Amino acid sequence: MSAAPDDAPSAGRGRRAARLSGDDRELAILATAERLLADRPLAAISVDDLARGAGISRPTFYFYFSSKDAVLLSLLDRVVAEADTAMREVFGAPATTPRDGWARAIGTYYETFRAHRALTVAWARARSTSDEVRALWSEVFERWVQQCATAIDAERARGAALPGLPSRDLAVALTSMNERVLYATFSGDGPAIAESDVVDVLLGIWLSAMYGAQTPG
Amino acid sequence: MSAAPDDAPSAGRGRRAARLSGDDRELAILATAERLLADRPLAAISVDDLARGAGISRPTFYFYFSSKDAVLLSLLDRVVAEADTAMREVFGAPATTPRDGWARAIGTYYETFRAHRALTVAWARARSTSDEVRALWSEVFERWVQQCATAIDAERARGAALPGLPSRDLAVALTSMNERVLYATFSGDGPAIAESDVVDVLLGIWLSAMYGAQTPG
DNA sequence: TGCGTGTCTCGACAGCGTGTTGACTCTTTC
DNA sequence: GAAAGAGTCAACACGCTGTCGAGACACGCA
Repeated sequence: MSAAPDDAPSAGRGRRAARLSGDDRELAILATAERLLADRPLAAISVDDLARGAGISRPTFYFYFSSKDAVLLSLLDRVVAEADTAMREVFGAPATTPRDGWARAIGTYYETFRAHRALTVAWARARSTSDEVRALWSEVFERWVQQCATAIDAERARGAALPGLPSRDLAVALTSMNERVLYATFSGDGPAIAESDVVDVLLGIWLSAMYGAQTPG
Repeated sequence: MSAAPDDAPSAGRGRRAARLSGDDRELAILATAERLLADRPLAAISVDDLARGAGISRPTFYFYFSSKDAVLLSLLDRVVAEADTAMREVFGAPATTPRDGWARAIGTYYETFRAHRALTVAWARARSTSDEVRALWSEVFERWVQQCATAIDAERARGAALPGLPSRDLAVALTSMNERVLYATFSGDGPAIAESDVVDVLLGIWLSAMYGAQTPG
């Protein structure tokens, strides 16, 4: 729990407080990172940029975070939590039709990433650089694959989805597709699908892969 | 046995016909890069490693390549040419059945990457780092997407494939899926599909997305 | 009031990596 | 045998990361 150090109500500018609290500095670093990430890749942002942006010196930065990647990781932890909650909700609530249920799932996935596109792109790129980012992503990805595979099994058990490929393999492939396609759409590098169409396209492929048709009964 | 050097000084780009020893060094750098890439990522290989591996000093390296990325790019140019040729062959030859045709296309894609897995993984990772790698990849990807979209249109025109999503969007999504899934399978990070199953899984999804069933008539 | 103690801060340093410069050595060619 | 130019490297300039040690500041406590 954090004690509330509210002795410094923001009174506009002016250097009243000789010293900001630790929490404020940490938040300032995080905010600076998100701001800077909006227009250049993490690789082009130095620890010094982050520190100066937060009004501190480079060594002081290291008091709060062990590295540049740690900042990204911290930023991402929140998004992951958000996405997880949203996904659990989707898979928990019953859907009126299979199409509707999957549409909501893919739509949620899309919206979550879209709401943090700079972060999403930075994240995807940092995966090649940082083992920690890679590990965190794998974890999240694995959870989604499992939820997905479980849902496919359920649909097959009730006779709606066709048998065929192992549900886990199907889930891995389809989730991978979503990840890659959304990255392309958000980052804008390479051939991509328009933002307005991407959910429909993904949904169509998911449905035909599971039900053999794009409009299951 | 090197071919006769081009005596006609035509307006060619790149390095002029150089001395044999120069060519040897260039090849040595390339070979060193491929060897080192087999057991550590490009980011963990310095220009000095490359130079020493090729028996030259670091400044001399810069006589041959403008950067580390340029070496990767050079290595990759060959693989791209190889893959392009293989793909053109596949799309050029008539298939006995749709399933067979697509199976050959995906299989070729798989084999090409598999034959150069270290390079493939390095490439995928370098995409986040180097604009040039990113640009080259986009180009290749775009070509594949176009071939694919053309093939889908042809299948629809003859009444075999179902109408539905725009063929280009479908092609982008499916090709993206292949890329991401194969990367996961080859790199081994994150949830992946076993090498022995990956072509079947991808094929199944492609077929149902295009024909509405995994065994089109 | 004075004195820990823990939090916070930064100047200075060590280290590693990149890319460049200028001088030097070998070959080839006329 | 001298000019041209390909090939080579020690030494440098620079930028970035991460660390260390010496403080500055706030706070509870005697």
